[in-house]
Amino acid sequence: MAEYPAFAVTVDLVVLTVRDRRLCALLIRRGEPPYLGDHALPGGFVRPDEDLPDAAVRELAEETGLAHPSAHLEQLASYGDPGRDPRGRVVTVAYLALLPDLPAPVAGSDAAGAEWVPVARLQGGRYGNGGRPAVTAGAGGRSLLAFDHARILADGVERARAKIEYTSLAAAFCPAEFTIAQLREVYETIWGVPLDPRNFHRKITGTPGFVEPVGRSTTGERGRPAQLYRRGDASLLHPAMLRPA
Amino acid sequence: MAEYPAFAVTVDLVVLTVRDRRLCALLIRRGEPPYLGDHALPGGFVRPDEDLPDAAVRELAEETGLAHPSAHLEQLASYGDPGRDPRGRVVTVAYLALLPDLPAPVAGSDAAGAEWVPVARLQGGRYGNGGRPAVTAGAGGRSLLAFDHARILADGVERARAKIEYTSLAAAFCPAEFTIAQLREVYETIWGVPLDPRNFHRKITGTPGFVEPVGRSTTGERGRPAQLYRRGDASLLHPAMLRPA
DNA sequence: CAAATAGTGTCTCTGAGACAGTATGAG
DNA sequence: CTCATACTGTCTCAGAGACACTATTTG
Repeated sequence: MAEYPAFAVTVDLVVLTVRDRRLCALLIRRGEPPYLGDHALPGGFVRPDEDLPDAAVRELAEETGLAHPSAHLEQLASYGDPGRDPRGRVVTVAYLALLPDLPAPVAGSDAAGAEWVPVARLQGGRYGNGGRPAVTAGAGGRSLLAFDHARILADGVERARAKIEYTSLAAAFCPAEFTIAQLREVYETIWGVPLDPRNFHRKITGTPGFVEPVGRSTTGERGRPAQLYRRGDASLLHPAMLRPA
Repeated sequence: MAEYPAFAVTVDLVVLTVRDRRLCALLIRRGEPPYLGDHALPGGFVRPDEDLPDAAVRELAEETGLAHPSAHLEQLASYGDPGRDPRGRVVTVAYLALLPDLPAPVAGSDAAGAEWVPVARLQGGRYGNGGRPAVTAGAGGRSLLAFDHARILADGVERARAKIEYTSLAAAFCPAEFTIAQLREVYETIWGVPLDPRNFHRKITGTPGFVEPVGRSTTGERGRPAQLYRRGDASLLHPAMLRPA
């Protein structure tokens, strides 16, 4: 193998949650050059005897304090532009994680301050205007994120938007027990569009296996109490949840 | 960077086409150990100053003799199990290529004989039975493909199956000018199910931008001559083409 | 002519969207 | 009581599937 070029391999994480009706990403502040002080995706080098998914799980645990039981983690894509890291030739394998809004601040982080940042603030102008964000790495205007992380984040957001359409993944943003309205809020936040509460309710409860009723209701809220649900067994939606035109 | 583990990075290609009503993958015979003489996906090491997509395009050109103008190429996923290559720590970035059936045999190949192999022959038993193929790398039964390439191929086939549902990518398997029946054959082959020719025709021609009529017809075939079409501008299908239950 | 394939018309059923109306809590 | 939110019922329209029918070629 010595005759072949040597690369460093990292995993980077696009960790998304919905809090306060905004789609937020978990970002760290870089504690060393390059991009000292800038926001960046959490991530790190893959260890010599570690598989890629293991590295992603490890980094997620290190950054969020725990491997949250209801977290969803999937490979997103890989990025290997020769110029993406000034320190050398680094190929990164990005993973996408979807988490419920954590009640406690992110604990156990070994990075210089991990924080939730609204995605809209990182993607110039209107969020939900259809295409790629106005601000990505590269020519024209400095990115708000280190390396090519703006591009990776945009790809992760786009993946999340697309996947809640035909999977039950939106429930990964909700706590273990949730109401239909909470689930609807996830869709509305990620898609950036309002949905009819009544049709949404019918669609969710009419799709076998999407959610299972827990038998109890909320209390102390305004309006009629809502039934609580758990995530169901189904992972694919047939037919899909349609994003309004 | 010297303090971080060194990896080799390769690109591997899942090159698919439809020929003779079968979904086929382009495979090479390995000319050296390990897995000497076995089938494997075409691919090779990424060069020191080469971006990942460039490496994929280069390998595709080397293996198929030309960067076919109507070829579709997209990143599939990355694989980095520490044990996947006995020679050392190799992370591979897999790409998926969709090509029309090439009239000439694969030319210009620098590998020890590239050939089209029906995917069904590599995936134990019935093709189109819904899940993963019976034969993947790992425990139980030796794979017909080197390394973890059976797994990568299966992922590529699954991606192709899913994407022709909501994109116009099926046309990438057709020559520049084609009939609706040829396009239908692509769907039927990849999904392994028969489709109603009349409803299919209505769906395709009724979707703006999927295909553009070329004005001419086939001749010399049995039955009524068919209109010829070109690929249209649309890449996403709304609503999607539904796979029969 | 028959056989084969291309393409159209039409019916039915499912499901999405709009939205009236009812149920049940807090204040 | 009012207000807010949860939930149900019903109408309409778009589109998928089934399939009768017509069109145009070869043999």
